[in-house]
Amino acid sequence: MTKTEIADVLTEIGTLLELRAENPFKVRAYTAGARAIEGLENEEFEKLVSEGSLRSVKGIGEALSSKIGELHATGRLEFLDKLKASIEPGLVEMLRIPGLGPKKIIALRRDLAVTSVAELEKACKDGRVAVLDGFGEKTQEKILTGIRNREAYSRRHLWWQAMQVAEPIVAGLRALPQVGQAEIAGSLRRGLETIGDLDFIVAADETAPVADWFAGRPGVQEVTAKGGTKASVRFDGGLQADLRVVPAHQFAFALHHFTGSKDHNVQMRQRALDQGMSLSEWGLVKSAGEGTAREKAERKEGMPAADEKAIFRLLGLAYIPPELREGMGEIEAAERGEIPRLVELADLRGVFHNHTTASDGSNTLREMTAAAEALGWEYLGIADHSKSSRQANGLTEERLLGQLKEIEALNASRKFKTRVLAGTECDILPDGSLDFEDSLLARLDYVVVSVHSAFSQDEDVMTSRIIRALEHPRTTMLGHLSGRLLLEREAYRVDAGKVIDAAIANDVVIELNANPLRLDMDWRHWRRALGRGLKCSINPDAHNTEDLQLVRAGVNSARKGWLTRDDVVNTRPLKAIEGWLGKKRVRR
DNA sequence: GCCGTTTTCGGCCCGACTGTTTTCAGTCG
Repeated sequence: MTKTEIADVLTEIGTLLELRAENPFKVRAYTAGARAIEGLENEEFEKLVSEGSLRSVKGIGEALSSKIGELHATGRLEFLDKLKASIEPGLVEMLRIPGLGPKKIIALRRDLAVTSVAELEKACKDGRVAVLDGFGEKTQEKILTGIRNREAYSRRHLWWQAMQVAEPIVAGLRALPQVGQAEIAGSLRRGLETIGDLDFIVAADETAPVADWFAGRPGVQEVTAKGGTKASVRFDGGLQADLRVVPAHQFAFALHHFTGSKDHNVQMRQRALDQGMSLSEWGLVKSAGEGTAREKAERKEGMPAADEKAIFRLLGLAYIPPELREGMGEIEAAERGEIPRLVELADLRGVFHNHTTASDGSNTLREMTAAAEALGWEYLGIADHSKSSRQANGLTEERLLGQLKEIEALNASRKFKTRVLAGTECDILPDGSLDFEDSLLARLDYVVVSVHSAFSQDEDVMTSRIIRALEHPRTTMLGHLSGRLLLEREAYRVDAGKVIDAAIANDVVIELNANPLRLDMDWRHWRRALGRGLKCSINPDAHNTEDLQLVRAGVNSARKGWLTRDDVVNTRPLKAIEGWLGKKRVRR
């Protein structure tokens, strides 16, 4: 079994133990163990397993180490099989219903012999749930609603779409007279590719008017909580949003806390403890003295922090941008003053990989160029599909040559300040060869190679297929490495590590496809490839003029991958790009 | 189940909110 599969098993064990009312700390040990090995590099993990030294990993002890060993060697675990057999799968499913946790599920099982969601629904309709100890009419009603909307409630949402909902809300909050500051927090602020819900943190002296405004937003289907400091709503479509109101002096602490991630916060709190302090959403206080950290913060005995920068400074750390707060080494880097200056949207000077009406785009070459000029870009790369992508109206050799002439004429006309670069998104055929002849590819400024067919090949076949394409002398960059469509389609099976090695060896750029559905190659791989010379191109894969703006999502993911301006080729000015592409062609 | 420069046993984050409760348990983040 692979590292990821084993981590999933450990998480599953944690869930099952919860449903057996086991010691909650034991449960946590399994989920913590899962996270601990997820954080390891594949190679590192394999090495530790083969050496039998997994216990050197913090959070992995005797029991987990032996279970991981068994899973790794045999792909099975007797302990898990027995555990699974002792718990009805329906109980696990019930955990996804809001308001139901392990305790309530155990009570339903014990008192009503309910073992599936269908049985639970019937019990609710019969009124048998409401009369149980600790349950009531409202709980029964909430369970029924939860069952009905189970799918919508548990669905994740694309970062881009969530941002469309969140931005007008945060702007509206800032405009309220009671509100001092307002920010988006949570995974949305960290720029995760998909998010579960929205979080807003507001500094205000009064909660009620802010909460009322929040609950009255268009599209709010239900107000699930409304108290003295917070409110929660659910929008049509199932997206949930939480609002937290704090006094101004706590704003930075609350914002940091609710931005997370959980792993980052755990490490930050530990660091505070090591320095004789206690960090929480309320503030940063000296550990000694009377009362809890919160009480001390309320008495304003804490250290003041006007913004997040100040919090990091008080702990001896450089500022860590939200995108890096994943508990993946950012605190150590901040301690050494090695947080890089991450790439920014304004750094982009142009983009590669865009489509026009020649293949499956909906705007013409001129329209696309005008849009790129309006964005202030120095160059726009056109990379329409190649002939094998029939579904996308891929260009034949003749049509590609025609487009090349059109591009040359457009550039010669000097109608636009933006220079158009002539490329292709050339299919990587199932055997790893390219869809066009070398002589044709040689006439283009650059070549993007992508997989658009035979997705179901074995991992080995797919990996060597892509590597063969990277070894082609005309290849400039690799498009959407994994082929995933977030929340829609799984990636095809490919060994990203080997592909990255081949890209570095062959001096080929890997694309960060900025389409919010793709964000491919994944930021986690960028992070791991860091410092090995791999270059990135943030490409909108635009199919119309508006799509050019998707680069914002790409920059976001690039930042999560710790990429700097130097790591991203399309931050270079046109002259440098022309030099780079020209040199590539001559050398080959 | 994990951990330890006071500890090999006794901790492990904890507060808001809801709904069911006459003082609190469960869920959630």
